Amino acid sequence: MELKQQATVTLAEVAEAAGVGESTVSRVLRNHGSFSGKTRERVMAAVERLGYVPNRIAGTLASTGSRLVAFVIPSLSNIVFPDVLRGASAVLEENRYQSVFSVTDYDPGREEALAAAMLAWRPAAVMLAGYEHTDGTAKMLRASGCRVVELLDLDGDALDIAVGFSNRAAGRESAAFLLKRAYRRIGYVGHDLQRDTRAGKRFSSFCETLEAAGAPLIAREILAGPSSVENGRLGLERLLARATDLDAVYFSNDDMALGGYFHCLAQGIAIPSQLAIFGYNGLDIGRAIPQPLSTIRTPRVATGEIAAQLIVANAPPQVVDLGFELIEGATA
Amino acid sequence: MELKQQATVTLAEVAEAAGVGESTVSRVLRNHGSFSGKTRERVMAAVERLGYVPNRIAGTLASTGSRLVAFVIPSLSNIVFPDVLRGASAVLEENRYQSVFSVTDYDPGREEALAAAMLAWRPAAVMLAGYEHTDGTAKMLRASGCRVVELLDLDGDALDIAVGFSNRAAGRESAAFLLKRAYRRIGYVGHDLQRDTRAGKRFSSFCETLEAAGAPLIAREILAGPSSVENGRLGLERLLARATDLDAVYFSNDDMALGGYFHCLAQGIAIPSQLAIFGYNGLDIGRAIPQPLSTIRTPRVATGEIAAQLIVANAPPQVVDLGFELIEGATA
DNA sequence: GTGAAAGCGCTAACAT
DNA sequence: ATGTTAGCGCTTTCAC
Repeated sequence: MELKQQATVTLAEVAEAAGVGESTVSRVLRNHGSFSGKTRERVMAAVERLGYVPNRIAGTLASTGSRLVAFVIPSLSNIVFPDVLRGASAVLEENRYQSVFSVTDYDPGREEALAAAMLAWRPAAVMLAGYEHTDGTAKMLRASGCRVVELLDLDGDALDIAVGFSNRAAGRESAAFLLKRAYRRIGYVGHDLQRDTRAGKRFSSFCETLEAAGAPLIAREILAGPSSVENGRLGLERLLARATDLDAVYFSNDDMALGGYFHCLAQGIAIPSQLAIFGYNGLDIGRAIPQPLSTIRTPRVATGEIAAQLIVANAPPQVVDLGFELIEGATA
Repeated sequence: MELKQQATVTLAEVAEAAGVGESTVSRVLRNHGSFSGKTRERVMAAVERLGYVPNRIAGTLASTGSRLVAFVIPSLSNIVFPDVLRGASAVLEENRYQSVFSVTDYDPGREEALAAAMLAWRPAAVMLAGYEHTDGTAKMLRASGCRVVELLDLDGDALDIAVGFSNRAAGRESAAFLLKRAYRRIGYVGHDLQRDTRAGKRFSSFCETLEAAGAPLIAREILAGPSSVENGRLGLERLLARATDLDAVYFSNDDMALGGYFHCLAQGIAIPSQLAIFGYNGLDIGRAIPQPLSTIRTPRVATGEIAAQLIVANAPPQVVDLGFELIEGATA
């Protein structure tokens, strides 16, 4: 260990040490413009010797565009969002972009405040979940001049770019599948739908599809709070206490469905003969349980990847429907 | 929708519109220094009217310290890290800090490159997992003058602040528990230990403890790639094919252990009478399966929270041991 | 209580 | 190929 901290080295010091001008150092470091091989070596040597770390704050202020992408996500507990971040950050890091994030906890007011805070960093793009924003958020985003990507939902009007799939279609196909399998007495176990609007959309189109087929939803159990395995278990327990003659249950997602599955396992309820279970998300764990979970696999990582690629490429406004895949599984 | 984009409003324009000086606007906006109530109103009105969003890039450059915290994490697939981020970001957002992150994929070389990139934003702190950094990373971090927090591991020397618990102790206690329960023919199923050094530490102290008790590990199955439920299932299947007389298996974490549990369920192997299973992490799902998983619950969210609190409070260098909790469960 | 002016550390013309 | 010089949009003395 050598030099002391705090006294951060600046580009000017590197220039002085290398015996060249500041702009030359800048050119060499960004590998942009022209300079001789010798100059390059002297600059790099000075950088190395002084332990220079460029200041991106200054760099960004002086130039345009910020190689910073802001994510405003509802939650980190729901695996969906880490998955999206994972896909996006892989692509972004490859392209030397950086990711800032903040968590709204499904609160539109918080989303607005956090989006404003993110905008203050003048990101190249802000990515947020779905279409349900306050007027303030939408207005701010539009006025910011930075790219906006709405993720994981296509049922609405895009501000700029949207990448994901239709939650309504997912709900519809789930219902159609259960109907096709001849289930007619269907129930639902879900988590807080006011907050998770995408789950709400799935649920409402699920119900519509059942009604249109003359087999309306028999009973529902909505639990307060976020989705979890334990809430799924509890939800099914409560639902079955009220509605004893169900033949299938649709869950708001796989976490909840797994809870339901475990409840049946523990109670000796035969799946799917006595009760069918259908989830949403296509988590890996659903494939590893003794009977693979019937569910819809969503392109979470791909959503992040595509969104990032579009931003890196500065693509025009567009809606990208990645679709989803219905997994027949063995529980329905 | 009103004005056009791109022409971003600056503080100078707000000052002009409000008929005051720039520094006055700055004072009002940061609520710092003195100004009259009237001035305040006029400034706020102008801000509102013009839709001004302060530029933090410029603000940070002009002032000192950056209310930015950088996370350099190995993965987003392993729930551990989203959990840490969740705890930290809740505290940080409350204190108007922002979070940048990047994912190393367990590669120390990448960690160095990404840490350098993060440092370029002059964050208030950089938080990274564990102690295993390259010399270059350590040197850079030390020279940067910014706070460093090492998370989730206490078996080593801290650069500045460390928050977490001892993985060696976790491995030791897991072994002690199995021995106390009179299991003597113990096997191990794990994922890539070269990369996940914390899992490696647990494993080695687990083995040492077994040996010291005269019941050395009988067999192990290490799978390439990250931990997953499916790999746990596969790992146990392979392990049992080679070692038929095991009475307990230790897994590198709960994901893997759940896979093992499901394998037993599917194969009709009685748990724990025929085979005991022990995990690590204390995931919620482990409590929802028919037999609660025996495991060690780690303070992941709390690790993030405490780390963030220490940074917000600008606490002195220290090591915070949050410990962990052994869950007896029903699988061992 | 308020304004003027000097930077913060870079980048991007524009010279040379 | 390289140096000089204006900013980028703020914060922060320091006068008034």
